[in-house]
Amino acid sequence: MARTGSDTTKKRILAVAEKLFAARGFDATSVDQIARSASVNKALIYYHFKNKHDLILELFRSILDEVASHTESRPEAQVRDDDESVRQELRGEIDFLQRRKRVLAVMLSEALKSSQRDDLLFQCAELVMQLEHGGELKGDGGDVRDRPAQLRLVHEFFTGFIPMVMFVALRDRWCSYFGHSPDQATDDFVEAFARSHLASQTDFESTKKR
Amino acid sequence: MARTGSDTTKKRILAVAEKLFAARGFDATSVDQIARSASVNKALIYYHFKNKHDLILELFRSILDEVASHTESRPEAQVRDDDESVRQELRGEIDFLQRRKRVLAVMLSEALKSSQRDDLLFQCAELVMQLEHGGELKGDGGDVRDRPAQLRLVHEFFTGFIPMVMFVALRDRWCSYFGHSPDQATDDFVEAFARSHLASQTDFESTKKR
Amino acid sequence: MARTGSDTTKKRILAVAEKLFAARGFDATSVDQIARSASVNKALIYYHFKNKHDLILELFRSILDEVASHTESRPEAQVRDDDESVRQELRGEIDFLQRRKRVLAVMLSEALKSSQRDDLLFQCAELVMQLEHGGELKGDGGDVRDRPAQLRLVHEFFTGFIPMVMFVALRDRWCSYFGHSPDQATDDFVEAFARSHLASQTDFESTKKR
Amino acid sequence: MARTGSDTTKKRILAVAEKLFAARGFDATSVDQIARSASVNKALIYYHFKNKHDLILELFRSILDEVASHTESRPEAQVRDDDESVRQELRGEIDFLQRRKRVLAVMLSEALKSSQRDDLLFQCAELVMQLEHGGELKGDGGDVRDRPAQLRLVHEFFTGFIPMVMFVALRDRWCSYFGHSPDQATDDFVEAFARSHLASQTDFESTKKR
DNA sequence: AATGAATGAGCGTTCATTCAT
DNA sequence: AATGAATGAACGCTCATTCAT
Repeated sequence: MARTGSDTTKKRILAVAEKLFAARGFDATSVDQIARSASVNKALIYYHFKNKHDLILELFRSILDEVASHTESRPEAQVRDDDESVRQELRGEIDFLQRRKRVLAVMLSEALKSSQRDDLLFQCAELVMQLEHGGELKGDGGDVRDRPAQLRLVHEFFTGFIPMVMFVALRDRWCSYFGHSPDQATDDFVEAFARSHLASQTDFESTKKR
Repeated sequence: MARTGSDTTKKRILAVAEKLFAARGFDATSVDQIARSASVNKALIYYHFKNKHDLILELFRSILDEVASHTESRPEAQVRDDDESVRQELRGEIDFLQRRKRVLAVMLSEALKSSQRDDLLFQCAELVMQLEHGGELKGDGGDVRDRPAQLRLVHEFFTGFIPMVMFVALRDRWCSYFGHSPDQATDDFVEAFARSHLASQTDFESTKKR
Repeated sequence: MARTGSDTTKKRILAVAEKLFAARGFDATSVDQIARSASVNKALIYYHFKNKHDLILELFRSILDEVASHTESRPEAQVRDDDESVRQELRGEIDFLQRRKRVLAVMLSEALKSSQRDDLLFQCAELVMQLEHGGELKGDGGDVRDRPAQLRLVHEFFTGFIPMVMFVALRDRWCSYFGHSPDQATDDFVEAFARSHLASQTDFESTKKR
Repeated sequence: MARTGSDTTKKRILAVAEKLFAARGFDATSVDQIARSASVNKALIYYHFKNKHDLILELFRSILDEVASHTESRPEAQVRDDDESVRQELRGEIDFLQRRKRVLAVMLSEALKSSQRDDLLFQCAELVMQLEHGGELKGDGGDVRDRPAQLRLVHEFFTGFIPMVMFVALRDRWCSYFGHSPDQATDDFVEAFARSHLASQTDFESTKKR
């Protein structure tokens, strides 16, 4: 117990921190609260982490890792011609993100702060974009040159990644504000997303072929 | 100098608050700083506003008003068949939002905080969605029944409003992270947005006609 | 309305202040609250009263006046040999004080503050002691010399006035703490007071006669 | 100097707080002042105490403890038939209370505040009543049933404890208001208290015997 | 008699962080 | 690896009071 504590403790702190940040947000969660919730001394947190900010960084990084391994372990590049399978896959991604939705919201919120200079959001985005795009995004071999990589990046991020992640982060509040049901909202989003972003994918490809 | 302005003072406070919130974010801006910057006694701020939160609410509301009047004063429902004019209009909206981009970022950031329960973001969204859509969003005359209003709402918000406002809020940081130029990034976004969201508009309409 | 307001307003302020002081105590009641409750401008309170302290002083004085007129209007020096009538009269006094019990509690509380230098409590006491003693307290004619006036004063105040007023001020809390019923508590107090303080009155008189 | 005392520091804070509360009252003493007087960082006070109120509660409790140990260590139930020894004992108690008179005054003052809901005064009273009464108050052996315990409690508190503690708390001010000498005032009070409250004790007992 | 705006001082409380051990 | 004690700097907010009108 005294032995196992060493490495486990740090993880317990991280776990507790995630729960608290998710519940109250970053600023509203004090190091005291984290220490108390993790039943450790406050100073110990500063032994394991440089400061409060470092704590959330490690947390974000752990999400990055999770996303990364999720991406890699995916059945790559399955044929997905028909609409239904595309939508099915989309739902899968939403479900995956949903599991960490609160921390995602915190990450988005932090990324939008003017003081922020760490671009974890963009790093995260790069990863997730691969998730939606297989490796082909930056593996820009072949005929991608006619539509430069920059455009694809902007396209993937702002009309693909951002809508998805914002939907996951805001869904609950959206539903209670507009009186929609979560399931209906998800259906609607899948539909809307399929028609706009996903449709434009096909668009790109058809463009390429021309 | 600070003495005479009865109604002016409140506006000066709001103006200063906007500047500071935009520069440092909500939490990182103290009421003391606002008071100092506005050359006003701190207590006076609490004379004019219930609390710090109320201050930013009034600020957000002022944005809402601005957006509303912008919407109303627009040349309504111009014919926009050709791609170029559509893109031109889009750029206009981006420019409009750009003027308040920092406060928009604050608003997004605050809206994403888990504790938050004020749905100004959604209110703002409803307005801006009219801006992009004329009155036709809820003016569901005719045969819109086949595509329920909820879907359109979700579509407009998550694949229309959110990408735009996030682009405006994140553009600078995006550019410095990926080494893009602001102008090129804007071009790319306009292109991507036109191909995904705007294209799906047409899609909807063509659906209706069927 | 504009005419009547002048003098009435001050009284309304006093009335509101009494209610608030009674409900929350002196320190816990802000001038703002009083102004708001009285629907007057805060500065107007400072037009009518020198400061917050002056306000409560006037209030205490109004109680003094009330007590004074109550004393004077009493059927003086009735024969009260039998125990029952003595107890009956005592109950009457308790009822009288009960009407203003909360302000009495505030007065006691304020009097006990170390900073306090205004001896309204003692002034009030002098009056009320006459109430319990007819005029004979200081009208020390005859053979009072053997028991000096000072002793009588101390006796009246600390074993007569103080217990009564403290009982009135604390009764409710006493009852909820000890689980007594208010009526039973009053009965008990009357009994205890009759046996101790009132009995010692007789004692004094019998002493005198010896 | 302020660095080393781990458990001492908390006690120093309490000691300083007692002095300041005694001198200026509870509300008029700021946590800043306490910190400064104790040569301690203000935040440290909130490390040791939950809040300002908790501070005074601990202080009151320490008085309770003191009273309790004083009570226990007393030469129990000495025979005290003659008037003189009774008065002597009474003076002893007054002297004991005198040592903490200012905090007693604060306690009374706080107890009288309408917002207050902590019944430390009553707890303190229960203890002190044993002090004046040996164990016999609730030790109700034998034929006490004819005079129910409630009456005795009311009697002890309102005509015994309250007069004593109020006398201790108010004596100085009483003397300067009425121009009495402290010693004479104490003599007078002892006399008055002996004749009223103490005499009624005997009364009770004689009642019992009948 | 009455007001809205303004002030300065101070409040209790909390923060992230560091020290010695 | 882990702790209890301590710090300094702010924080949001409220106070009694005063100004010009």
